[in-house]
Amino acid sequence: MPRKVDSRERREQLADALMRLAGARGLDGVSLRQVAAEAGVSTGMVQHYFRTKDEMMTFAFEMVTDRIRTRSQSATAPETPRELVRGLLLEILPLDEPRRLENHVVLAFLAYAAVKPSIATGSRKTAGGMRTFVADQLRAAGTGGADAERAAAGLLALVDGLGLQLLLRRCSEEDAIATLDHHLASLFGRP
Amino acid sequence: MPRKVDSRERREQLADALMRLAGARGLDGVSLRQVAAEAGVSTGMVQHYFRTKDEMMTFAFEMVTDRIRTRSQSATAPETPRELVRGLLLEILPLDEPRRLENHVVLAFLAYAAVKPSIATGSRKTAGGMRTFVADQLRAAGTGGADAERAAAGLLALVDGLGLQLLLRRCSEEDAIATLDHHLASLFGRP
DNA sequence: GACATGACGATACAGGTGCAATGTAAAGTG
DNA sequence: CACTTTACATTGCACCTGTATCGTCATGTC
Repeated sequence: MPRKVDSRERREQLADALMRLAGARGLDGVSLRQVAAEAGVSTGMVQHYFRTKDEMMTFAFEMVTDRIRTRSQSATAPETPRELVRGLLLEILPLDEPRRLENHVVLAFLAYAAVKPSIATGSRKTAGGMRTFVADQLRAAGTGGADAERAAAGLLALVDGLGLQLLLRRCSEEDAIATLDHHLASLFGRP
Repeated sequence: MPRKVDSRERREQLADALMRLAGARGLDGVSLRQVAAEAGVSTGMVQHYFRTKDEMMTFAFEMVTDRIRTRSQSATAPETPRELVRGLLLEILPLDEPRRLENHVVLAFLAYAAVKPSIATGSRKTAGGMRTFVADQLRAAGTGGADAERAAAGLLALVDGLGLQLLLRRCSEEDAIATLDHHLASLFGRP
């Protein structure tokens, strides 16, 4: 065996370069050579770690969704169900520049995934998990009742929509938070 | 002056070919030659009507948003504000194949627009108009109160999110409608 | 030390890309 | 009639794309 390299880490730093490109020029600007140049390595190295471009894309997408998911979960301070859900959702929304970039990349991948559904199977599972979690919290708060699943789906759809509006600069960060809180108030009652 | 051609119509049929491609293979599959082939014309003709690819993309995007807008507006039968808003939103959601294709293209363009904001200015105006319209209907129904604008923004964000879920096949058409009706019930009360 | 294997770098290739240049036919105007 | 303008078609060019291939170290095992 020759010298051992942490291939996972190498792949992640290549995927990071990919994200920077996608954030700046969109997924069209992502090519093997561009990624290699952005990462400061040769195209051969990129090929070594990703045998095909699709493999690279899939890995980068899963990395981004993983990061968002773990970050959302780590933000769970021991609070009321309401604050817990609110914290989770606020973590998802692109309210600052790094998260803007992340969601930006996610959006590009979603458009990609709408054509190549195989790439989105992982994120589908993540989304399902989040919905049941939110539904559980709603039930724990004694709200939503039998329609907790429905209410959770609506809440998450609202957040997705707000994220879109934010990315397209159709509303300000404050507007998005206010709209979210308005909806939360209709679910949980006044704070 | 030589023979006159309805250039608007020609451009629209080229943009139609573009939409078919984008729906089938995504925006990456859209090139001048591909559009020409799909429309059954020469690449020179495409170049004649769109001096640059960006011009073609922008036109196609505006055409799609225009269609969605006019279709939504034309679906206004004289009913209650609630049914009026519901009809409008149901017209926006990708609930059948042609609308799936439309929203599919819109999604691709939104990802494109997040990088090139100039392309999204038109759609921003459309979105603003829809929000004030929905807010007016909420006020007419005597609901929402002082937060009619907030409630309208939330409702439209929810629909955007539901549209995304539908495109990614994360929920069924029935689920989306049920979630929408659930939210409408919380706004207007029981039907 | 022999040698297999992993980690790259360099290069080549076939094909696609946007765009520019050029040509040509037709229809209008004077 | 001449002449201009539009509406295309054809061709070519420089560039970029994903991928395959070959070469070269370096590092491990035996």
